[in-house]
Parts: sequence; C-alpha cells; structure tokens
Amino acid sequence: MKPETRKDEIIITAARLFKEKGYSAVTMRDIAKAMGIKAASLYNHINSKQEILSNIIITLAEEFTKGMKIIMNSNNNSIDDLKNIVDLHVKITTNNAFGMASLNNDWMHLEDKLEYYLELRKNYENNFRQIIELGIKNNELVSADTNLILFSVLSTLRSLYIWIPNKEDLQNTNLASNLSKVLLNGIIK
Amino acid sequence: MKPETRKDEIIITAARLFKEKGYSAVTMRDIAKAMGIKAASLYNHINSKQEILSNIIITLAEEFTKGMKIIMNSNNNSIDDLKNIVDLHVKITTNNAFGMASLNNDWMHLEDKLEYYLELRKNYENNFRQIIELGIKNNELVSADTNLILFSVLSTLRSLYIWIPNKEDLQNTNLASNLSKVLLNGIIK
DNA sequence: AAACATAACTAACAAACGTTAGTTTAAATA
DNA sequence: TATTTAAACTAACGTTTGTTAGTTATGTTT
Repeated sequence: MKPETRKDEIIITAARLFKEKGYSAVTMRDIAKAMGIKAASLYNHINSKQEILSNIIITLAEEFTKGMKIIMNSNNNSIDDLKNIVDLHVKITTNNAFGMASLNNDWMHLEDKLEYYLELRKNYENNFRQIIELGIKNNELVSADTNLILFSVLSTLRSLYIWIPNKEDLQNTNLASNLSKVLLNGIIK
Repeated sequence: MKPETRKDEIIITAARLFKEKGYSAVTMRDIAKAMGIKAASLYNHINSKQEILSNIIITLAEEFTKGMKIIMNSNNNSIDDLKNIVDLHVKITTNNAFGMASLNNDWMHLEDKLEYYLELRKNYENNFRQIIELGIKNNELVSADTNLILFSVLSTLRSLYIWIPNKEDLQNTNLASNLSKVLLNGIIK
C-alpha cells in the first residue's frame, strides 16, 4: 500500500488514524494535521469523509470477494480451500492492516455503500460455509456444527489486523502455515 | 443484566447503542431518546458520557480478572484451565454481550481509567499465556508458538459478543463445551 | 400540611464538527 | 513569457456536540 496519488496518501493516513480511534472519533482536522496541511485542503482531493471510509472498506471487501472466487473455482479439496482462505486473509491483512480495522469496526458507518458491503460480506460467508459443509460431507472435516467452525475460524482471521503489525517475531512467511495448523488441526479428521 | 437503578438503565441502554455504532457515534441525545427522555435529564443520574463508558468496560474487565484469578488458584491441569477460560468468556458474554462490544472496540476512548484497564488486560493475557506455556511444558499441548495459540483462541473468545446474541440455535448450555472442542482439539496432544 | 426526594423539563452555552467559497503559491506546460 | 494545473491557504457557514443552570411535576416522608 504505497501512496501513488495525493488522494491515496489521504486514504492511507486516514486508515491509520481510523485504526487507532475509529472513524467517528477521527476528524478531518486530525487527518489534515497528520499530513501537515489544513482540513479544507483535503477537499481538493476527496469529496467527503464518507468517501474516504468507503474507499478503504470497499477496496478490501472486493479483494476478499475476488480471492474467494478464485478459491471456489479451483478444484482443490476442502482442506486446501481452507488453507488458501487463511493465506488470503494473511496476505490482505499484511498489505493493509490499518484498513482491515475499518473493515471490521466501522462498516456500519458506510452510507451509500452499506448495502453493497453487506451483500459482499454475506456472499463471502456463504461461500466459506459451503466449503466447510462440503468438507464435512466428504469426511475431510470432523462433523462439528458448521456455524461454530465458521465462527471460530473467521473470528481469528478477522482479528489478524490487531496482531500482524505488532509481531515481527511471527514472521509472515511462516505465519500463514503455522496459523493453518493451529486453526485447522482441531477440525481436520 | 437487569437494571436495578435508573443509572443502570442508562448504562444498559447506552451499551446497546454503543454496540451498534460505537461510543463516539452515539450522542447523549441518542441515549436519552432511546429512553424516552431528554438528554439533560441523564445528568440527574450520571456525571458524564465518559462515566458511562468506563462503568461498562471496567465492570467487565474486573469480572474477567476475578474469574482468571479463580482459575489460576485452582490446581487443575492446563486443559481444564483452558476449558474454564472458555466457560468464563461464554458466561460473561452471554450476560452482557452489548457491554463486550464496548470492551473490545471502545476501550481506547477511556480517559482516566485507560491506564487501569490496560493493566488489567495485560495481566489477563499474561496469565493466559502462562497457562498455555505450562501446558506445553507438561506435554498436554502441542508445542506450537505460544503467542500464536494465545492469539488464535483469544480472538475467537473476544468475538463471541458478535455471535451469541444472534444464535439461539447455538444454545448456550452446549456452546461452551462445543466451542472448547473446536477451539482446543487442535492444540491438545 | 409542610418538607423532601426523585426525575423529568426548557433553555442555553462554548466548543468542535464537516464542509464550502474564494484566494494564493509554486511548479509544469505551452 | 504566458498559461495552466496542482495543492495549499484563510475565513466562514450552519449544525451538532457534551454539558450546565435553573425550573417544574409527582409522589413520599415527616
């Protein structure tokens, strides 16, 4: 996530501040100050505070959608699908941990894009659930409650943004495979 | 979490709204409206908005501290300790899922009580880590990275507040034991 | 009946909010 | 050199924010 345009710089700066205090607690003056300019100057590059938020969230949500589509279209078994989902979360979160905080905590402040976001999320979860159900059906996974497995795995993956920036000792090359072991060993048959 | 005093009613109402939109996005007028009164009337019962937040969060944080102390003082093996921690989270979250949202997402808006909260949280995580380390040392748990196990389990437990209110199909009597299986089977030797 | 307590109210405050309008500066292009 | 463009600026706007002060209504206790 390197800034290419001035608009990108604003979005990246905002995402960093949104992670620390949440969307509602960050003012346009906060964002401007972090960039060394005045709040009004931001409006040469963006149309509204809301636009910053939806840019952060929708970009990420679409990355997940795209990644999931590739996984669903592959002909792997369920366990490899799950490992690829872990990889997907680790990769996206490593590239943009700040943005992931907004995705997790500030999606309800989306206005125009709220409905679209909720649809993307619903579809993502449904695909995830489908992979788990198929794994149970094919006897690759233990037959625990599907929603409980989904909840457990997804909760951990969604919390990655909190831990990844703080832990260089968990080097990211191995993080995904180590995480897969801890997360999936309990449900693999 | 039944309201006993008018102050309790305010805190419970506020917690519900805080869960939906976050502390910063909820106004005193929002809270008042939800109770059918005017914002100024709230100040007959509480001293500030901040007081509402710290009441919600510190009460819960101290419940966790108390529960952890009991677990640490028992002479159980590590696996039973972990199961008891799962129970503790399920119990507290079931009783006050709204408040748990504030604990997870709005702790950074604590002012006077921030330092105290961070200390409670640090101690809790250290105790949790200690239990895992002892389990590995005693050959009860697989020797994966301690912090990775801690992160994985704690992420799921901290996200319970999102799922518990929506899922009556996961009946709470069995939730804790089912969750223990999914969460812990992967790390138990 | 008088005094008190509880819990609401109206009205207003200063500060902070997102945003707009119009202007200036400096660098790139013609 | 003249023109254009990018990106900053100052000043202000109407609104919303948390909060305070003083008042009123309704029961409860003396």
